[in-house]
Amino acid sequence: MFSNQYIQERLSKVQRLKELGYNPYTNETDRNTTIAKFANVNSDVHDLEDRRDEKRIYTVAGRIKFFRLMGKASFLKIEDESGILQIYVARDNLEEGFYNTVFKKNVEVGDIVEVTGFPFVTNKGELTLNVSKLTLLTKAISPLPEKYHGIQDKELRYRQRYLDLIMNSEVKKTFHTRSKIISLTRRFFEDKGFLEVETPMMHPIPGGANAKPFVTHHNALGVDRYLRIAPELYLKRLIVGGFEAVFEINRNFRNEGMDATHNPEFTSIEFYWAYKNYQDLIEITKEYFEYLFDHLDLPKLLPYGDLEIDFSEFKQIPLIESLSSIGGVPEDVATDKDKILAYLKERNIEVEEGMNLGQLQGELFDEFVEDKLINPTFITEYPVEISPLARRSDANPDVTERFELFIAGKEIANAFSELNDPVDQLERFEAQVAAKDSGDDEAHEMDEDFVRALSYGMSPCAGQGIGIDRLVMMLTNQHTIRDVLLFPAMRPESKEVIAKELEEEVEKKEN
RNA sequence: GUCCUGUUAGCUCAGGUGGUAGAGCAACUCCCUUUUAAGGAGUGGGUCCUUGGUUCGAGUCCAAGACAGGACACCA
Repeated sequence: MFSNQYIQERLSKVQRLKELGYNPYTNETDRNTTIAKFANVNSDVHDLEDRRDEKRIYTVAGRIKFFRLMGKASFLKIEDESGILQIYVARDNLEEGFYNTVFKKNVEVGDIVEVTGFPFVTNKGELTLNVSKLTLLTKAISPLPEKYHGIQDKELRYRQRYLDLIMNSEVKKTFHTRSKIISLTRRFFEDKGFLEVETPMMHPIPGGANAKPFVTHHNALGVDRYLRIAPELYLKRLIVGGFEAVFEINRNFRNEGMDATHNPEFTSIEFYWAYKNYQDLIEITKEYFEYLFDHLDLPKLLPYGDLEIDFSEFKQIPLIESLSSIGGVPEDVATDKDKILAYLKERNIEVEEGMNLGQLQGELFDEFVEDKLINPTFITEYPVEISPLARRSDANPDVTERFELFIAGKEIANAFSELNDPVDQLERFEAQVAAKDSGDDEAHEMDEDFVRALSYGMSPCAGQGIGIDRLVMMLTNQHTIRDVLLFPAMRPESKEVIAKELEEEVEKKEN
């Protein structure tokens, strides 16, 4: 795999270094500060009389990003996670012969080096480390992409994220923010008294959402298992068991299409809260956003592409009302099945035969309302037909105590007061099973153990799921989920396919 | 799944109407001790995504396929 001419060149340098007695992959490092700290501590060197202080000696390390060789001296830029620093390497400051035979000939852009020296400021005014000792820590045998344009090819950036991270520092920033958001989320819920739990990712029955699961196989048990599509049913079992506030931050897997907002595996937080209802969830969600904005130091008017999202106010509108007030669907249409069908038909929107009123209202919402919800908006009171796990409203049994939060036209959270009537739950599962039998392959499956759990009594509670990836997209102004996932799902590279085919052929022959 | 666009050197990109494959950076050989995408002289480097087809001749035209990006559909 290293047949490329550039790699061959670099491999011969590795060989040469070994012959000269230098280990090109040494483990012995003496770094005693980071680049950011070096810059910070020595910012006063600008003001010193001769703009240097030979008594301050530091050892920093990093990857060479720029290499400007000018005969007997060179300027390089090295980068560590904290920042980038210029170093000045002059022949006469180093051990005799090192500059010409080792450094100049064998060290290049991409290599990771450690340097020791003192700070000074160049004629052009840049704080620089004057090197008295340079050690090659790691020889890179693949060359880095071009220094000015960097790496542009999206495919390369996703497949070889390490290269993207080396070349594009703003990418690192996005993932720092992502990490912070997850950590803040964890802290927020812990501070509220929630217990973090981990429930199975391999489910005997996929449940808790309408989605197609991935299937895998357990050899010892001889049974298929499903990668979870949601942790919901397990978390509610824990509420039955007596935990009163639990949350889980982790991956879900859905065997569906991929696009700018869907990756086959994605991260969510789900939390369940006993003796609370969906109104309490609305309040805690607002508080959660406050907390995030505060700790991430974000302005309440947040740019998102061409949009500007105003996070200072979260609106709250019942779904039916949103159809007319936001979607422009006449009120008498929105509550009448036949009129909705006619309304959709007039606009050339096809829907499946036999949809019930609630499902049609859902269609209207998706079609006419969803993209218009730019500023954070809670849509409440979902029809019971499209909310198989939510509790009915006591005031109006046609709708559920549920909301979804929309920002920038995208669903960010889904929450409801949980259904805890075991008989109602059983009947809803049965309806889902019937739907599945008549061809809806995303309808829920019967989960008898879950119904059994409810039969022991689950305290009234409310639960919510928040899509962390989409949330990170909003808060970091990214427009595809791939840009907030370190390693987004990609089709196999053609090489992989060929290798696999070969492997299979060999297997056939062996058998 | 559908439609549109793209795939040329390690990277970023050029290559009217078909006629021996180009630049910058990077690499290699030199010059150069305060540079800023350092500069100067020279050299090497290609499965033009793949497979077919049309043609005397294909990076270029046609077809199929692969991968990617975007839009739509599906989906929470």
